[in-house]
Amino acid sequence: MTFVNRRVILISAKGRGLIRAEEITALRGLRLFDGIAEATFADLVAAGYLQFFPPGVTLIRERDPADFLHVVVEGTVELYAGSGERETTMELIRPVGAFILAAVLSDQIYLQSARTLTRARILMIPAERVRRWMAQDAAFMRAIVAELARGYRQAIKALKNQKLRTGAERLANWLITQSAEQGTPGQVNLDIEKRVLAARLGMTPENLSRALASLANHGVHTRGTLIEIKDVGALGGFAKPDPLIDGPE
Amino acid sequence: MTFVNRRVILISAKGRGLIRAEEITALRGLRLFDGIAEATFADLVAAGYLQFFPPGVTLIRERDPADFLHVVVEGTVELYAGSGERETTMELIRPVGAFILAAVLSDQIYLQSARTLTRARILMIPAERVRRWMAQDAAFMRAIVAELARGYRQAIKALKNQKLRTGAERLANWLITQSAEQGTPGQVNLDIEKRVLAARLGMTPENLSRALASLANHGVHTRGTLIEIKDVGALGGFAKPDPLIDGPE
DNA sequence: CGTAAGATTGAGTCCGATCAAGGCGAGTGG
DNA sequence: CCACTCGCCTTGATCGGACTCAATCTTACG
Repeated sequence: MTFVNRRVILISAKGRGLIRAEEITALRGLRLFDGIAEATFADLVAAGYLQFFPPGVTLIRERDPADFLHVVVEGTVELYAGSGERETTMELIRPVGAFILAAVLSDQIYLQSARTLTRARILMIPAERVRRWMAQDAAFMRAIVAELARGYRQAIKALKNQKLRTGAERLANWLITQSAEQGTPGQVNLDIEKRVLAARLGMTPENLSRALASLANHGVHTRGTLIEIKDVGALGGFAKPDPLIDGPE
Repeated sequence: MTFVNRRVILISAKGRGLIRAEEITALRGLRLFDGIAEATFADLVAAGYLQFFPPGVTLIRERDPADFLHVVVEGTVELYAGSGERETTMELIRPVGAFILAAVLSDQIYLQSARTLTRARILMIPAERVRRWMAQDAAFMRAIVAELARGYRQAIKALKNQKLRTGAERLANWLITQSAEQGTPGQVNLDIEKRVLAARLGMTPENLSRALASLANHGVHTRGTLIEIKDVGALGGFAKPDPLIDGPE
C-alpha cells in the first residue's frame, strides 16, 4: 500500500500543468458546473491544482479533513473504506467525475479513501474556495444541490444493490448496464482488472470467477478481457434488472 | 401489506389539524429549517398537511413521483425498499426528521417506500413549494445543502456498516450507540419490536435472537424489552465501534 | 383462560470467504 | 528466441455466516 503525503505533493507541485482546451470543455460538462457563471468556473479551475499521479497512489485517506474537492480528469480512481482489518470498495470514479463533495461542503472529515488505479489526472480545488463560491453564485449552489442529490440517490441504490441481491445477480446486472453504456449490445469489454471488478461488486476475486462461470448457464461466455452475452434478454431474466437500482439517474 | 392511496387521503384531509405551539418549536429545530426566514418557515408549514396515520400505513411507494416532502412529527416511520421478491429496511425515521429530500429536490421518483410503524403524525409539504422556496431563500438553500450532505454521508455509513461488519457486530455497535443516545450507559430499552430491529440491522428475526444470545459472552443480557450491558468497554472490544460508521454526524 | 402474534431454538442449506494449489500470460533477462 | 518469473486468474476444499423451515415457548390481550 503506497501512501503519499499530500502536502508534500502540493508543495512540489510546480507541475501545475496547463489545462488543454478540450479538458476545459470536458470540465464544463461536469454536472457540478452546469449553468454556473463563467467567472465562477474560471476562478474555481484557476484555483485548482491539476496534476498527474501514477497508479496506486492514495489521494485521500478517510478521517482526514476535507480540504480539496477532487475531480478526475483522466484515469480511474477507486473510493474505498475500511474498518478494523476489513476493507471494501465503495465506488469507481471515471472522467469527468467529482468525488466526496459532501465532506467538502460541510467541512468535515472524509468517510472514504481514494487511490488511483491507473495513471490519472486530477484537478484539486481548495474546499474553502468551493464553499465561498457556493455562497456567492446561486447557480453554483443549485448545481451543488443537484449533484449532492444525485450522489445521495446513488448511495441508496448501492445499498439496495448490496442488500437485495446475491453476488451473481450484481454481476449480471453490471454486465447488462455495462454493455448498454459501451454501446455494444452483445458484449462487454473489461477495462479494469477482474480483482477490481470483484471489489466493486462486493465480492472476492474467487467468487467473481465462480459467478462468471455460473452465468454460462445464462449465455455469458468470457474470453480474456472480452465478455460475450449470447442473449441479453435471457440474462435479464436471471438478473431482473431494476431501474430503481441500476438506473443511470 | 396495507396500501393506502395517498390522493384519497388528501382529499378527505379535513383533519388538517392545528399545529401545537411545541410542535412548531420542534419543527423549527429541524436542521432543514435552520436559520431560514420566518416567512419561509411559516409558508412551508402553512402549505403542509399535518395528519395522523394509524400504524402499518404505507405513506409512499418507491417508483411514485415525489410530490411531497414528509416530516415525521410524532411516531416512527420505516423506510424500506424491495426488488423482485426481496425486501429490506433502509432506515427508521423518528421525530423530528424529514425523509426522502433528494427525490423531492430533483423532482424524481422515490427510491424507497415508507410506512408507519406506530401511530404517527406526519407533515407533508408539497414538493413544488419546497423547490420554490429553495430558489428564493438562500438560507433555506444552504440548510438543504447541509441536510443533503448529512443524508448522503449517512447513506455511505450505512453501506460501510453493511459491507464491513457481521450481523452480530452491527448489533453490538447499535447497542453501544443506543445506550449512549438514551442516556442510560449500562442499558438499552427497546422501543421497537425485535423483528423491526432485525430488519433495521439487516438480518432476520431468528438471527437477531442468536446474535443477542451470542453477545452474552460479552456481558449482554436481555430481559424482555430491556437489554443490559454489563461492561460497555468489553462490548466495545468486540464491536470495535468506528466514528466513521457509527458517528452521529 | 384462550388465542394469536412475536420470540426463541434447532436442523438443514445456501452463499460467500478463506486457504491452498495450479494455470495462464505478459514482461524481463539471458 | 527462449526460459523464467511474477501477477493475476482460476479451481478445489473447507469453513463460517446467514437464511429458511419447522417446532416450541412467551407474552399481550381479549
